[in-house]
Amino acid sequence: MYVRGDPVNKSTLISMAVVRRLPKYYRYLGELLRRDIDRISSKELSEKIGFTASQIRQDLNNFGDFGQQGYGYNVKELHREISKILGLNKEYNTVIVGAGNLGQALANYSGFSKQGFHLKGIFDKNPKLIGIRINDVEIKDIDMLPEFIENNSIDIGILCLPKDSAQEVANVFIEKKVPGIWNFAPTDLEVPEAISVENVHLSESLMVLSYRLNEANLLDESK
Amino acid sequence: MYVRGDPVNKSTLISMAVVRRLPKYYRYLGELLRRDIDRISSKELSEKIGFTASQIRQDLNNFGDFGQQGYGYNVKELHREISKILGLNKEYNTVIVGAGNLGQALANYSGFSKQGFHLKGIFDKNPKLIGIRINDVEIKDIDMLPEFIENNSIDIGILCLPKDSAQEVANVFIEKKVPGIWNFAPTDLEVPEAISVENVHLSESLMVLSYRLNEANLLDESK
DNA sequence: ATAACCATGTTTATATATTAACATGAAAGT
DNA sequence: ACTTTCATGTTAATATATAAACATGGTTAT
Repeated sequence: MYVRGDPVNKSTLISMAVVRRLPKYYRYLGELLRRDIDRISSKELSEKIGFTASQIRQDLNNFGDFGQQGYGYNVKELHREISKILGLNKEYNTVIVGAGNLGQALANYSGFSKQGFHLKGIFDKNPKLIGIRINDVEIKDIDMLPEFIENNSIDIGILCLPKDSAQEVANVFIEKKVPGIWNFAPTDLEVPEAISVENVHLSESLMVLSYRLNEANLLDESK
Repeated sequence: MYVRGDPVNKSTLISMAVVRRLPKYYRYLGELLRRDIDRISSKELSEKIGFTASQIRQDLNNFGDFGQQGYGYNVKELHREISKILGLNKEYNTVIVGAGNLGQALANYSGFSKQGFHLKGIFDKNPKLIGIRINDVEIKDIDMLPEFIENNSIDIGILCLPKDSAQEVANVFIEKKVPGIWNFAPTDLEVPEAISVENVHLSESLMVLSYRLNEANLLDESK
């Protein structure tokens, strides 16, 4: 389990560019594993995954010497190593706050549980939702959240609320020392250093798509 | 409307690093607008948004000279300009394919429609779902998709399916020349140059969070 | 057993992105 | 009216990220 306050060795801190590629390695290696392929070179992986072989070797080498000269990487071993690096060998207790459409959709998704992310509670302030069971978890009144966190050692708080109430609930997470926040609210949360926030800003993602649909015209006009 | 085939002037192509910051500018400017603030300098905006003032000026200057020396930027004007850059002054017709939890959640979200993204159709292959109405749109059989796209000039296809069928449906989008794909399926789609894919890989996002929860320990061990 | 090849980890070079510096000229103050 | 301040757009410097090059040593084939 993650212990806050541990000093992070800044000199060896891995850049986010690298970290965001790790899940993709993990996914491709998982596919190779299912296809019973037991070895792969950075060159072969490069052709499948679309990164350069050089980048793959550099990325992996941040975490250890997983390969072997003249052979490449053992798929099973590398898959397991990356899984460990990503912390997927551990279990996490989560709560969802905000039981609207998105909150319910995430609650219903069984894939997270398979990866070790266990939904312990769902909270909302809407009386009409309270009491409803989603995926075997009952929606509780948001007033119960602080106590619930204390009693269930929650590792990740998932925010699926409108932006106005998001910081308020984030403050509860901070207060109760929940180390990770998965934020779907369209706002930038203010949290202390020790707490990690991962944002999923759907509108922003859609805007980027919309930008690209118009990019050609945009650049045309500017000339 | 976006016209495919237009040549993109590669020399002025804006980097994705810049593009991904634009929605955030748009959001903060929107907030200033609601608070009736009519001017802002790059320095002030820098303090709110967390980018350096220099970066803000460089980013904006990619698209035009929106500011004025000694004054700063007119909030209303800049907001409108960025909205145009992002293509938010236009309307888009969308379809959702995959009416599971996530597909339904996106269909129910009214915010997209307010921004000009109009849901025209929802498709699924599950007979139990076909016929159900979500947010005034009836779920149709996926077999109807190609014809529907032709008759409704669809700009954006939203994929909310398991990874196995995602490429198959993407091929329909490609065939029918849908210019944009918003992909929630946990796979990398293969599409021609002319088509833009914006991925939302929720599991990968969660893995990045999980990585960071363990980062301190990880770096500890490696020493 | 030996030679040819392969593919790693690592170093060096290049490209990209970010930050700092600065000249220009408008805004605000006296 | 004149001076000072401000804040832009832009250029220069720095930092980061990506790609190429290469020495080492294991693997495979003969």
